[in-house]
Amino acid sequence: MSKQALPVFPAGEQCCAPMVREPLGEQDAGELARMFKALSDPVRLRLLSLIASFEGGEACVCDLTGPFEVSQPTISHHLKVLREAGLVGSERRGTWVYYWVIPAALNRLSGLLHAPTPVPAAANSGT
Amino acid sequence: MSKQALPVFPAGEQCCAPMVREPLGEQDAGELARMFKALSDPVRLRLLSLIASFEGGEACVCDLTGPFEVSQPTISHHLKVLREAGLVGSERRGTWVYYWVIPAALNRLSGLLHAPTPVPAAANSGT
DNA sequence: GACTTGCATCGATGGATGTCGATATGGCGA
DNA sequence: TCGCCATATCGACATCCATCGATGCAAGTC
Repeated sequence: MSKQALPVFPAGEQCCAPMVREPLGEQDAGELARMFKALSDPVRLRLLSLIASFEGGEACVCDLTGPFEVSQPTISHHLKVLREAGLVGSERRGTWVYYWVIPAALNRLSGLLHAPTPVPAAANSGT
Repeated sequence: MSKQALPVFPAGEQCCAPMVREPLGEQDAGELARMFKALSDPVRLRLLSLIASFEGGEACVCDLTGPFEVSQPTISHHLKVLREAGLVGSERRGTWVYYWVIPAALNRLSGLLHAPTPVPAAANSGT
């Protein structure tokens, strides 16, 4: 293993070693847990997905309250959680507030979860 | 209990379209939220990482109670949560119970979170 | 069979979380 | 300035969750 030249990630590659390679430290675990917690609610997952799927990659809150069966304050609360977790950004433009996803944050989590390979080792003997 | 008949993807392929491509359905969101909720605790994240990092890809509970400052019942509880989320498997061998991660589950979440690219368009930089 | 060890389950508890209605704030138009 | 619309915040409430000690259960060991 020559340790020269740190790898440069070509467009969307992961930034961090997968958590299956080496044990997470307490600090990293705490920070990552906070991000995953933001993803641990069905409404927030759908919100995130909906925002990212919108044309232009952003949506105003007025577009987000319709598809859900929860109240407007609840949507606002969930958006705040997503924002404070660093998963989305927001900006006010005149009357409306727009939200967009932050790809780097999602890709960080994605890279972290990536498991090397379907591991052919033992223990595949069912349960 | 014949749980896993999950298809095995050739090294890192994802099974599902990223959630940033099209809005998640209610049902998918509910299932995925349950998996992310299992990842939303620092102890569980470290447990998962620790199990995967062990030689052979599996660890017995006796190896997992030491590195944490929580009680043995709490570790057992967290392992149950991870198992019921489909993220790890377990098996009793004599006196000890062994746990291992299920790569397909992690890769599913990984593929789902993957964002296409750091999006260059964006008239809105900052914040 | 009695004792020991490894792990799971139980019941309790304090704190976190999702949800709501009411209300505040900020911006726009008349 | 007044009123309306779009969002955020507040306070309250019910539920969920992480954690613990006590206890139960399974598998070795003597």
